[in-house]
Amino acid sequence: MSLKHSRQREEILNFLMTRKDHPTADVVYMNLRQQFPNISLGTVYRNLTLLADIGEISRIRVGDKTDHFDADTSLHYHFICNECGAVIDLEMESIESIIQAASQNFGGHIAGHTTFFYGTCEKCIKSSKAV
Amino acid sequence: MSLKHSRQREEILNFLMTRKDHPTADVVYMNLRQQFPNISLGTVYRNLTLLADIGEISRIRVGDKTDHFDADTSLHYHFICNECGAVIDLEMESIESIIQAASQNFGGHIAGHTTFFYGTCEKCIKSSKAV
DNA sequence: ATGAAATTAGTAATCATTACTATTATCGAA
DNA sequence: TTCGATAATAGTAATGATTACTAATTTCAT
Repeated sequence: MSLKHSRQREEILNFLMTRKDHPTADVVYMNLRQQFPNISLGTVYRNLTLLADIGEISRIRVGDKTDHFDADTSLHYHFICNECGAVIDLEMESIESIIQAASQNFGGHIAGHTTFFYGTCEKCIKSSKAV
Repeated sequence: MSLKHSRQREEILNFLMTRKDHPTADVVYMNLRQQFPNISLGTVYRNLTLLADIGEISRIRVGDKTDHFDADTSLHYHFICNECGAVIDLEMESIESIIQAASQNFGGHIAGHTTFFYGTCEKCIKSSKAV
């Protein structure tokens, strides 16, 4: 089961790299259809899963029932706007020390954590003030 | 739309309070059927959602595609075992200061965060060593 | 150029959850 | 206590994201 090149996969990755807004599979699908009118949603899902499995992209689960994908696999954290649903990168210091805090009184092994922040994004704060 | 008492809702809450393992709606449903053979899964979902909305229980999303529920609404954090899927309470200090860290360079308003830890639980470590 | 293996498009199936609807239960007021 | 407005229920259908299946196509080492 060695990897074989596929134009679809290449373009899915390319598309993801142009976006900073962590699109969902459906958004990827909608956009890829411009280049591949017959592309299947299953192909999009399969490749996103594959790319995430080999570490080329990361899968972001923010509790909104649908997975988001990010071509930036470096360590960073996300913010989700409760108003508009946007998923935004946060520029902040590392909080990886919380893993030590969690390991303190725990008999198992903690491999990692999932953390995301939520609230109201700058854009939504401004537009609500404008009303 | 004021609340009216319902025996089903009462027992759903009672059941949740007896469990420390954060059951899913389906587990609640399976167990409630012993008392209410005709209880509907929709009734379980509706009441879990209602109880969570009024703050009597909390909904836990740990990225495993299905929501878990917890009658303990006090501040605490969870660990998810990658092997057996168990959702376990962690006894650890508060990490709420990460909200300040996240707010530092951010123009929006951060209302809270969702954090959970994952890895291998004590039980699964032991049983893998036994093999 | 060739053929095994990977990939695809298209579609069906799955799974958690929500929506709908007719019936039943609750509870304050008469 | 009875009545009636309304909340809640059981049962079932619908939804939405995702995965599974399959026959046809593409890739790529030989």
